[in-house]
Amino acid sequence: MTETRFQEIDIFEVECEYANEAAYAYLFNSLHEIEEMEELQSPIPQTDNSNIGTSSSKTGIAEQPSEDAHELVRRRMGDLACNKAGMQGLDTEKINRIIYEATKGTPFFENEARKDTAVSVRIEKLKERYETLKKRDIFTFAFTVDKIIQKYERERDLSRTIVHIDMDAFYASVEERDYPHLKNVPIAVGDNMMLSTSSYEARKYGVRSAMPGFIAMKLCPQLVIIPCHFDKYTAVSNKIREIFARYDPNFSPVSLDEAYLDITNYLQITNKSPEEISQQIRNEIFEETKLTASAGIGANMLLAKIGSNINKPNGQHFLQKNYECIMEFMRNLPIRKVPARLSAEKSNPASIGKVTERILGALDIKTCADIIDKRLYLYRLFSEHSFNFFMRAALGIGSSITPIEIERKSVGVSRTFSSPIRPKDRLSKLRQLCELLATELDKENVSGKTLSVVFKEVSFRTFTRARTINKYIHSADNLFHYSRQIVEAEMPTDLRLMGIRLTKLRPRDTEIKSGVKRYFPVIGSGSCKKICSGSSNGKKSVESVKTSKPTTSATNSRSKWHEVPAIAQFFKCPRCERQYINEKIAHINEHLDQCMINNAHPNDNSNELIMKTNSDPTIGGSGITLDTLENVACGRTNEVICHQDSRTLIEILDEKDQQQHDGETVELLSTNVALKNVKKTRSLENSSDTENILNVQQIITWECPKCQKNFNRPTLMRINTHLDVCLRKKVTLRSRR
DNA sequence: CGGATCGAC
DNA sequence: CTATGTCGATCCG
Ligand SMILES: Nc1ncnc2c1ncn2[C@H]1C[C@H](O)[C@@H](COP(=O)(O)OP(=O)(O)OP(=O)(O)O)O1
Ligand SMILES: [Mg+2]
Ligand SMILES: [Mg+2]
Ligand SMILES: [Mg+2]
Repeated sequence: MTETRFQEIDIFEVECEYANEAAYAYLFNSLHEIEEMEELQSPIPQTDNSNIGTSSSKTGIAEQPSEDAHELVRRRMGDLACNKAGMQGLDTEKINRIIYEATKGTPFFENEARKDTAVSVRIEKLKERYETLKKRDIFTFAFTVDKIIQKYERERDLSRTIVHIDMDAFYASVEERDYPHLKNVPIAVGDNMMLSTSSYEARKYGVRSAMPGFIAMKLCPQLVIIPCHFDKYTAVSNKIREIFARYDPNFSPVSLDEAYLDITNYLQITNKSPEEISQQIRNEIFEETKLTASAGIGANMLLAKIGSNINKPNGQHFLQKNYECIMEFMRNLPIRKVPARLSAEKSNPASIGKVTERILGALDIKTCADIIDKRLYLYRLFSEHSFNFFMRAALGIGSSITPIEIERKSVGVSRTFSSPIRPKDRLSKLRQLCELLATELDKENVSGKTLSVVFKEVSFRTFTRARTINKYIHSADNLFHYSRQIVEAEMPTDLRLMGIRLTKLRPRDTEIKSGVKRYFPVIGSGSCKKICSGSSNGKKSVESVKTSKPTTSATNSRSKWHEVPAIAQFFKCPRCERQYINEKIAHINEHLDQCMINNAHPNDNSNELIMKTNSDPTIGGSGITLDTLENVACGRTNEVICHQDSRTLIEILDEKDQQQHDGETVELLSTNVALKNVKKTRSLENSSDTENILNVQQIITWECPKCQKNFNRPTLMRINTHLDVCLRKKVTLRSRR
């Protein structure tokens, strides 16, 4: 196999810094020859069906003869039963049969069946395109694809050590601890309608998260169901976070029961091995909470997260920071195990769940090695983003930068009613939801301008209706005023659930933070400010960590470039307050870039475009020097500064806006002023938008110089692909990095 | 922008 | 009898 390498592979090997023969033989062993680059324009199925989120026409599909409803249950309900930790060797046949018997014929089941056939249709279409592609010379794209892979490979960072820690059967373990007589009996937390989680004892029976209690009781009649005590879990969560902070003040919590820690720096001051540290953390957790946790250790978040599940419960897994080990580790990994959190800038990028597993399964992709093998097809069949995701996952490339503070982007509430509500009762329920949402918004001290209402009919059909309002709102009265218009426009059917959600959020107050005191170190306080999404059955769910955002004072637009020592003893990012102790300057700079880019280009994932269009060498690098460490040190680009300025202005304008809303008694005056402000806000927003567009200079249309074919909003990658085909020679638009 | 869908906890 | 609540992300028209 290593014989018939073609030209492109040689290039790859020459350029790649991680050159390693064995690993590459593995990586490329699926490629054979590539000969004629045929002109393949017309009949190529247009790429871009997506991995997720296709909302395509779901017309009344000529209902397939219900390809065996039992199968459906196995797919839709039973999937997690075998997947989740602590589920090996149980009688899945029996479990599926019981679930099926308890489920069939219910509206819930019918809805699941409907969704299932929608996915089936999607898969059929995909397979069609796949078959078409198979008849062609897919290796036409080998060069482009491997060029891209090469790019990912260059991003691989093996310098850090990340630990992912996740509590075992979290809610259930807390209850077991507090009610010792429940030890060794199967328990679950939740109620008859819905379970949040189950103990490992109960998992032996197939009882699991997101299963209704009454089904669980059929699976396991002895099951003890404990109601949710959310405040207890929050308290425990705070305790373990204290522990996390001892090892990484910037640890990144994912939920109440799990977090990522970057222990690279801690390792340097202890002489202990990563495994010992991980064990030590888990020991401390047990001593201080009497609960067990599992851990995964790896070079990045992806590997750590996968690892934490391997020896669950109460175990840990260590993966060496070594290319061969990583590839060997990923090779046989079922794709379903690929978790979220591959990238630092987005909190939860796509991951492989039930549907994506089925879709890839249709292409005979079951393991990560299969992803590599089929990469040329994946490239043609899926969106650029999905391809990117699949490849990086399969290569075991994830972010080794634990995410920075993530701003909450929406706040919402929803309720399933004890019995379906008639159309005439909608408004009173809506009113209650608005009150609830208003209190949540108060806790966060935000307002927002897009309001969505979600409806779930008794048939379980769910849909949403949204509207963007002229102004920012947050009061229950305003929420109700606008949401009722949405509700009243809908068909008067019976509903089993209603919900409302506010997006396009903005801080409500504009108090000017002095900006000075927050730059002083608060050693050991572990001021981790990420907002976590809590979840619960009970009503009093919402846990929220207040995010006091450093409203950026435009003080230090310029920072000097001095000679930079390799290590900073202490640094605190002026923007997100992340603390660094004994950290390499390079890493801090990387963070600063991330942090600023995030705020400047919230939608842009592609450095390539930024790099390409920004020829100014100062752009893309922010530097710090030691003498400015304790103060601010973000010499950042002009456009960011402008952006921040305009945001500040908007906030100030809106403060007036808010005052008007509170005095809603004077209707006329209020609307006048509101109108005025809206205009200003708009123009400001527009200007900041165009700014972003200018920075990125997104290519709207592109015409191939050779064949004159026009492309709509092409990415660099697509252009490359086309050029590969259109021109006989390979043309690659390189971006500098 | 609005709406559907996927995925996680 | 009876199938949660909350959030982020992507994609398409
Ligand atoms: N679908 C869900 N709905 C509501 N709450 C959930 C759901 N899934 C999980 N939770 C809550 C309860 C869990 O104890 C807690 C942590 O989730 P998670 O870590 O995935 O499972 P777990 O801690 O219960 O078991 P494991 O040992 O597999 O980690 O979040
Ligand atoms: Mg857990
Ligand atoms: Mg968890
Ligand atoms: Mg997964």
